[in-house]
Amino acid sequence: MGDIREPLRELTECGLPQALEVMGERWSFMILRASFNGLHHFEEFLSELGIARNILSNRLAKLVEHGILKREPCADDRRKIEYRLTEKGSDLLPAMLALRQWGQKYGGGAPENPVLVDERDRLPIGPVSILAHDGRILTLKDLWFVRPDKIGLRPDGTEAKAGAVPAIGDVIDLGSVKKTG
Amino acid sequence: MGDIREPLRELTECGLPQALEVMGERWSFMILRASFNGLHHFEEFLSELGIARNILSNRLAKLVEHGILKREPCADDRRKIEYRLTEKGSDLLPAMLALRQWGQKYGGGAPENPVLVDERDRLPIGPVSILAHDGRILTLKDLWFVRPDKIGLRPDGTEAKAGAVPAIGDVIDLGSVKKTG
DNA sequence: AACTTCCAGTTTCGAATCAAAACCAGTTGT
DNA sequence: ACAACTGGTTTTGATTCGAAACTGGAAGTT
Repeated sequence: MGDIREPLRELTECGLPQALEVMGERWSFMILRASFNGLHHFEEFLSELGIARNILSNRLAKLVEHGILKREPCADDRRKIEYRLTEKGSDLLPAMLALRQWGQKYGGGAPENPVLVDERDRLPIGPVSILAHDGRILTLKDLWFVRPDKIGLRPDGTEAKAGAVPAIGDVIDLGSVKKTG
Repeated sequence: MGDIREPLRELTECGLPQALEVMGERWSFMILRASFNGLHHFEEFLSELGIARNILSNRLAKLVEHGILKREPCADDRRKIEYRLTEKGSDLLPAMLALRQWGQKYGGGAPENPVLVDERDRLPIGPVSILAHDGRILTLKDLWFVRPDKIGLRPDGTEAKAGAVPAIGDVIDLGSVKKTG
């Protein structure tokens, strides 16, 4: 194993606790998922998730407070309130999918009924992956923690330089993918 | 937005609830993170996380029960017990990193002190990404839910065929990455 | 206008979960 | 033999959760 080792006492200084402050609470991810699925109203969440009313109310308020959902009264029916994902909320998609795929892989495996596909060719998406700066897919043993001043410094002393990161939507020519190792 | 819409009443039939059964509980992700960072013993988790003893005991037991950690008595000191990540546990790395990166991006942003880098060149890793079957990086508007029997069926009627998915560690020649408008 | 239904909550109260501290039981070192 | 260490369990009070009832404004119906 890559033996990731991070100077301790500083475990608080990473994004995880901040992410968990909201998303670590029960139901938050389920509500998020429902949002991604096009649910927008209180009663929809309520009947779809089987959550208690007061808890739903509380969670929605908290998600709004943290800028993950935005809350706005419906124009056509002023009883209704719309909860919609913000950009901040949408940015949780990789985290949600990664969790979901993991649950799918190990969860006894009822095959997912509506399959999540790439719109372009309607083929199932691949696993959520950790990418290197140049787009290589990384695994646990490829990872390392370094002090910020040591970034780019290879163990042999030579210095690495960052290339361009493939942007969203870029097509990667698989003919050029070389096996390494 | 891609208007992801999934036949409802079946929201339970995805991997998310199963994943959340364990990882949705408070502290689970923090313990996992500590595990990735090389902590293996009860007292280490205890002093590092600031969690209560009984809760830690309970969580560790649950993580072991779900096969995320394995628990084995230490050979050299039979008082000590080692908690180590299983493969199932290690497979949560993308989910954890995605959450962490999200927290980093929006969490007010204390810059992460030990930076997570690719071991090969010691350059910071990129964002955890959703990949298509051919390695393209996908975003929310590229995604769609379809019934399993409709996989690969393009809206125009033509049929798509899956290519090889880039394997972990594969080098992607960036010279061949084409911008798609 | 009167009545009913709908929507998005809030309140109330019992049950489950969490946290802090004390206690417990095998090792281990001396 | 004895103190200290490790990994717990128990106890007790605070917080959170859940189910059900209640509230209050907006629409729809007659």
